[in-house]
Amino acid sequence: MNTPLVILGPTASGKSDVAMAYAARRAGAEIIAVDAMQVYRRMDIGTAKPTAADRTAVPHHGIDLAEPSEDFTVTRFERAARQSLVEIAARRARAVLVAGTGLYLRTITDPMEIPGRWPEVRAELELRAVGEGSQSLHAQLAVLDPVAAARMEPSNARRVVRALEVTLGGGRQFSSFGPGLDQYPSVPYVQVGLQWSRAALTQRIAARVHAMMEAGLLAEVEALLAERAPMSRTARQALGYKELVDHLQGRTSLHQAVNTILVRTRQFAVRQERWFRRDPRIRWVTIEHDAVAEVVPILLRS
RNA sequence: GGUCGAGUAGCUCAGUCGGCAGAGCAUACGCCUGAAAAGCGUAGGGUCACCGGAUCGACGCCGGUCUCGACCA
Repeated sequence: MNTPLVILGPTASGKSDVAMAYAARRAGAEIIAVDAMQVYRRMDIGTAKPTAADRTAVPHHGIDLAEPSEDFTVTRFERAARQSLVEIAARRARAVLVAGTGLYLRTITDPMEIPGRWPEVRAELELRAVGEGSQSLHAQLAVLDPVAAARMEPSNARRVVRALEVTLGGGRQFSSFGPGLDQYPSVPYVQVGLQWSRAALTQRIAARVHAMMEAGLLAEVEALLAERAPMSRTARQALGYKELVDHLQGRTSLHQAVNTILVRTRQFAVRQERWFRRDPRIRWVTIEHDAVAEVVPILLRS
């Protein structure tokens, strides 16, 4: 049976290794990376992108979809991934989603209707957010769409602006686009989560960051800075990149930059765990010391 | 050895005239619908280096001890 398989977990949990090992034992498996940063070309080391050898051995999707100068979006990812799923199904192969970005995964597993964009409306709202504060915008949202307003903190300018953008721009309440993310209907995906102890994960992150530095992450960032087109707002927020950009532009020492990468990557990993762990559909595997050995047998039985 | 400065949350540091011990970061927990490796919220955390004294009351004042730093010998 070809029910898509989802392997998920925090950064440095060994998802990709598990996926590759599984694909080696199961003919016709194709990998879809569900990762908001591996979509950028030439951002390879810092995003822990699968190697050329891995990509030759097993077909990969969801990677190198955009230039680092482009602003990428969830919707763009969703379209590309759905297309890949259709193609993989047509080949009667099995899709293996390797997921680190929770929101991106939900748009695939749980068909969601993502509202459109109204850039002019948004630009105006962002100005107002700076001028009068997000509380004032939240008050307006509370009148136009009380349900949406109740779902978010008045202090969260990002979400308040977006909800108003949709409601004002599209003439339809933001909250009408779905019940929110805390609904977990049964879906045709087998989802397996990789779980390490905090201490073990912290160690793995440190080892990985240092390995990236040795593999030439600094040079990769330097090359990106030297490109004609500057990195987009979304690409620039990639962990490991923004900190090294700060260093290369003289704002921090290298040591300081690497320390910041370690702290932020740890925080990111925890945020990923927190996102995934509330989804009751995920089967968690607690890993003692070898992700491949401990998880692949379970996948082969699924 | 002498002089001066410092010692307050895991870290960096505020703390006015003596009146319930503070911030940022970190940590834990929660939220998340076209930026999501982004953004937002809540919470825990203290023998104010140590010992003694004066005071109704000390992180603060007085005496001593210890540790660190700078300078002088």
